[in-house]
Amino acid sequence: MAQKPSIPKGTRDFSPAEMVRRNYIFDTIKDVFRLYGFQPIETPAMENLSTLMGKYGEEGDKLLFKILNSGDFVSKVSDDVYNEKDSVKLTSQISEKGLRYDLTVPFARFVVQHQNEITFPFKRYQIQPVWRADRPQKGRYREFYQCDVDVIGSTSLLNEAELIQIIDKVFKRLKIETIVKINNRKILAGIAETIGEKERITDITVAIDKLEKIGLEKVNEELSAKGVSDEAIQKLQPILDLEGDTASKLGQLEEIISTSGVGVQGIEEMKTLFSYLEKMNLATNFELDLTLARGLNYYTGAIIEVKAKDVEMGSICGGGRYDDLTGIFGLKDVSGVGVSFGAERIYDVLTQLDLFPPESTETTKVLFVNFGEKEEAYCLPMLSKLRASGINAEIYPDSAKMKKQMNYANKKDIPFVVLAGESEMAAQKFTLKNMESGEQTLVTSEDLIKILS
RNA sequence: GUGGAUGUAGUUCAGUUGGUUAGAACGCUGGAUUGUGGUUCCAGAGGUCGCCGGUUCAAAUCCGGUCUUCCACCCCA
Repeated sequence: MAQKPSIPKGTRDFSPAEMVRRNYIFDTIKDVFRLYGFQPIETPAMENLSTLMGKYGEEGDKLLFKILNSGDFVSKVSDDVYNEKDSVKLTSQISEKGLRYDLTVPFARFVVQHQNEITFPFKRYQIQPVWRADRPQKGRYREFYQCDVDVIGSTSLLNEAELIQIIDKVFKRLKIETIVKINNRKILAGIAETIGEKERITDITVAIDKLEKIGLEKVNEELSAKGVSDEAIQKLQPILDLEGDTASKLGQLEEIISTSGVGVQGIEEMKTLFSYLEKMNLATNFELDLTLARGLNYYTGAIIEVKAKDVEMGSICGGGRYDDLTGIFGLKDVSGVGVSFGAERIYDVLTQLDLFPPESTETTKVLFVNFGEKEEAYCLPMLSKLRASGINAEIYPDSAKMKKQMNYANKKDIPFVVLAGESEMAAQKFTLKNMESGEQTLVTSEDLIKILS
């Protein structure tokens, strides 16, 4: 072999065994989405760069994969831009398309573009790959799938509650025990306002988000480094120390941030949401987590994050409400809320906990051994009958040595093999071999269908 | 984007202070066994030692660069 072929950094091939498992996850998620009245859409892998740029912050723009214009794009670049060697300026002249970075922004574009054909509230799901030019790491790839569900055009908190029901049902079906953490951006805004650092809400939430990971001391250090006043940090401490159940936390918090209009509104929203959830009889645990911030800055209301119990892993699902996502595309006052399931991480959790159903590796149920032309002709009608009965069946395409054909069945974990040679043909029967026990029986075509059904 | 580790057969890995023809296990192919696999035995194929350059009589081994994969940070699913 000369030079081995390879694939780009951070991308992966999926083997048949992996695909069976991935499809198990996608199918489970899709089934639940449909159960709650969500409908699928797809959008192109590439979007106009103008749709994508500026939606994910400065960092996000850098992580966008850009697509080179077709044709002789260099000749169209003006001389001064070319000589300046400024990547940003040059990019805008040689690239006008990019690969999608997430599914939410393309969805917002979709809603605005098709607003007259859509009936609101619009409940859609979308399962497609997204691309980020990030440096790959454990559980982080440059190409990965997102499974988004959003409902847009309704401000009711029932939508939030229903999304949490969906989360509950998906993970119940996948047999993953989870804990759902819930917070509200308005509460975070209220906290920032109360401690007198309204403008620094992003820095404050990002720092608070790390509380569990790096500890209180480091969080305070980081806040200080970001320019938050010592006085404000002092005022923040009692909030970070809040203890007790959700109701008592909300009660205490209500008093602390009572002077903040949006803060109080956030508390009210949480109270309503939790009262819904308590009536829904969920299997998963759910709790208010004031340290939950989530990076994306378009969230304006509830924020949701799901963690798997018993596994050290980042969140496997997350989302929230965004009041004005379509505004940037010219459609005002359309509120949406959605969550995204991280398929790759769910895959890792299922692998670690050994929760994939065992039969999912079984694809073919029966293999017909090929003895030659006459035998082939004898087997083909039977093969069709089995397939017509919904039994996964195949015939070995060449009349190769027995050993080779049996080995093929073995490697593919095919549980049954049919042997039909001269004596079977004479008797108008088939020899069915159980590959696990080695047991062989001579059966009629009717019996064959019955046994394999 | 910053810092650290890594790269030898299809796979997982050995390879001495630089020294003839770079090894093992598993896997693969063939045979023992022309209609019976998973076990066993025998034989065989398979490597520009990630790539480029440098030091040296001599480089898988030392040096520089580059790429890959992995880990941490930033950020995120």
